[in-house]
Amino acid sequence: MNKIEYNLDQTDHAILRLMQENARISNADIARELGMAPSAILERIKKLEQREVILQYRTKINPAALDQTLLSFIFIRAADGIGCATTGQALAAIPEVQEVHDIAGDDGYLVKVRTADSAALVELMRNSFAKIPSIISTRTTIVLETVKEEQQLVIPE
Amino acid sequence: MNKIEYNLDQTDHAILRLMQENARISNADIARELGMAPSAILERIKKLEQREVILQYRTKINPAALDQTLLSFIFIRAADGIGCATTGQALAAIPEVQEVHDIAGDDGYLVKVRTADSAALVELMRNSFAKIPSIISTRTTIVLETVKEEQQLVIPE
DNA sequence: ACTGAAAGCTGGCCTCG
DNA sequence: CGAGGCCAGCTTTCAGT
Repeated sequence: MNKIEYNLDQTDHAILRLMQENARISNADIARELGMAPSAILERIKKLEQREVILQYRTKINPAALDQTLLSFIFIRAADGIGCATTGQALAAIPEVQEVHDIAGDDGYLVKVRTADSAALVELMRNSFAKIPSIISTRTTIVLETVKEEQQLVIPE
Repeated sequence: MNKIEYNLDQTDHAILRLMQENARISNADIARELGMAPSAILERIKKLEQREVILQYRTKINPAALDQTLLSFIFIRAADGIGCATTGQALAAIPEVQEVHDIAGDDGYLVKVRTADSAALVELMRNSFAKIPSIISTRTTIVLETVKEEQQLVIPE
């Protein structure tokens, strides 16, 4: 497992800054902003996608519009061996599970789940979580209000 | 604070499903997929944006490409009065802080932070967190590996 | 690695069913 | 609410530097 060199220059950073904010910006608009030809921008974007600097383009939908207003974080203790990540993969396969993080200490996972309400959360835990045999215990934390929720990275320059 | 009715139909759901997966899909492609005219799709998308069903279009960038490989969750106990959310807002203003959730119990916040390494995390806590006087205590959990990290919602039909 | 030109296609608007 | 037509402007390719 080598460390990959990405070697992004200021132009790449500027493109990423614009696209991170608005994934549907046109190449022509980026080109105007940076004083370059649209074809040059297109070429760079394609390379950024190829080198997996850009991972995907996502539309953020209002959870309330789809009746998924309850957000919860669940700590999960699991009986995985070291380096064996089957529990994590089983959790990741559940669509209501948005995030699965392997965390330090307690041989555990931190999981982020979105459901309609607490009844749906209980049902999800009974139906999906209970079927993962390696889970030892869970501790659920309910979110009352989300103040900020972004995946925006800090881009230099 | 009224509950808003969104009243999305199957066509809206189909559009959201396609756009959630790929924010840069063209209206023409959506139209072909659904067997409709592009102008009809355009109209629906505009209404979805207007009604804030669609919140934003985001490009997901590889954190490793920008040297931000350390992900941490921090529990923060704060001395806010009930309903008074100044601590949350101060936390949200920090760019490295990706998420701030007001959580039930312990009058606390759960915060998600991305930094280059543990040294940068320590520095961030010394420089930024320490300047928020209402913070009583913090407990930091380091992420060893992220198995899944999406904001994709489950869309019916 | 960027520019500029050329071809085809798309976005956005309008009118009509 | 959606189809179809229209044109400016966009995407994409390619030769040239």
